[in-house]
Order: sequence, then structure tokens, then C-alpha cells
Amino acid sequence: MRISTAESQVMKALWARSPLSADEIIAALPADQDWADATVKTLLNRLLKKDAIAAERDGRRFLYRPLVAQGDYVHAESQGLLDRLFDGRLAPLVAHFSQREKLSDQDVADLRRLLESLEDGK
Amino acid sequence: MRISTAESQVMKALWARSPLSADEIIAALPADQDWADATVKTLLNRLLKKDAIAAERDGRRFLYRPLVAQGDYVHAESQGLLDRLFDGRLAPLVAHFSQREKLSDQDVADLRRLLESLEDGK
DNA sequence: CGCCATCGATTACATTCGTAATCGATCTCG
DNA sequence: CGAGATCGATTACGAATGTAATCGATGGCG
Repeated sequence: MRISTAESQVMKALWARSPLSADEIIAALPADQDWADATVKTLLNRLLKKDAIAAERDGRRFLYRPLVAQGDYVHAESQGLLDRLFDGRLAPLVAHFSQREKLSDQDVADLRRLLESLEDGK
Repeated sequence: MRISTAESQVMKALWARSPLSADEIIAALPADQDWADATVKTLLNRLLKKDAIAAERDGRRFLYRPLVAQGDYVHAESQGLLDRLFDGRLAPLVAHFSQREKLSDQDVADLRRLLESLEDGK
């Protein structure tokens, strides 16, 4: 069962902190994402139906918490992109950004550090 | 105007070789993607409407060719994923795969080579 | 105790997407 | 010349998605 992009906004809030009530989720959403309260409620219900989150009664309201791990979601999305566009491999993606000159010095430094730590850990 | 995943299959064929007639596109699609001919025609028309491709009459039929560059599409998709999931940065994506132990030796070697060439080029 | 505020649940609705059938024009072969 | 094949164009239609209004139950305040 797929988590849509709108739904993932809600998940993001819950991944950051949980459990949260609907109100808290609405408050936690980025300000530029100004959905009507009802919209968030809809998304919560859809996520419930998909078993992506669980709700636990807390008196009058519910507290929601993620059932799907953020890492799993991120991984599925990322791997999907790699599969669709880069033959499933990571290096070509990085090469793509490199060719487009979209690698900041920061990026390069980060990547270098990462590779070094991989070597150390080996 | 967004290119959907189904549409991108057609684009992929055209990016590989163009111009192509509808028939040729249908033939070029991966065998496991067995769409009815009509389906491909629909996708072609949607892409035309979006100005993602152009059609040039060739006697009785049309020859199609991409207007959107593959690199532009790939970049938009990739950057979109990075923005949504990795704060817009590349290194965290690589780190993610690393943490999930999804980096093959091949990947690591490729990345290392890539970084080296960046250094050389600098 | 009654009424309004507040929740979650249900219903709504336009758009996009995946997938395709059908239609209308045109070409080609007998 | 006429009928069937072949194209692209038009129409179809259900599922998913984004976005939200409305409804029904419940609880707190006056």
C-alpha cells in the first residue's frame, strides 16, 4: 500500500515526534502547507486504512503514531527512483548531479567523508 | 506539466532513439510492459498535449520525437526526491543507502572513482 | 439540563493516471 | 471501385489523489 506525497507530509510530522493528536499534527505541519483541518483528518484516515499509522484513544481524541518506519518509506521511494531512472544503481545518480554541476563543495566533502568512513569501517 | 511514470516509459523509448512511429515505440517498449496498442496511443496523445513530444507527419503516420530532454526529466525527478526526503542534499541519500548496507562494492568503487575524477578535474 | 464547540467519520468532488475500446478517416489490395 | 486494414483522435472508466465540507456523537460551559 503506497503512501502518497500528501500523506507523507503527515507521516513526516509523526516521524519527527509521536504520538500526536490530530491537532498537534496540524500544528506541526510546515506553515506553507496550509491545509484545512479537514484535509489532514482525511489523510489521517487514509493512512489508518492503509495501516501506515495506528490510533490510540486518549479520552476524547486519538493519538496517532507511525507503523511504517521512516527508513522503510525513504528506502522504498529512493530505490524506486534509482530503479526507474538509474538502472537501480546509486553511482549513476551521483554522476548525473556531477555532470549537471549540481554538486556543491559541501556535497563533495560530505561524500568524501562518507567514503572514508566506509573504508575505515571495512 | 508533469510526465507520469507510464508516460515516461514512452519517453524512454524516444530518448533511446527518435524519431519513431507509434508502431516502433510499441515495439521498443520492454516486453514485460505489455500494453494494448491503444494505451500507447493514449500516452502519446497526452505527451503531445503536454508538449513533451512533437509529432511530424510522415505520409500516413506520424513520427514522434522528444521535446523534453532526458536529462531535464531525470534531474527534475531526482531533485524532487532529494527535496522531499533528504533536505535537498545528495550526501544524505548516499548515507541512507550506506546505513542500510545497500551499497555494493561496485557502488562504492564507482563513487570513489567519481570523486577522484572530480578532484582531478578541479 | 441544554446548547454549542469539538472530534473523528462519512461523503464529496474535480483531476490525474492507468488502461483501453471505439470511431472516423484514409489507404491498399483484390 | 469497394471492403477491410490501419492510423490517429475521441471517448470511457475505475482507482488514486488532493482538497475539503458536512454529519453525528460527545463533552464542557453556562
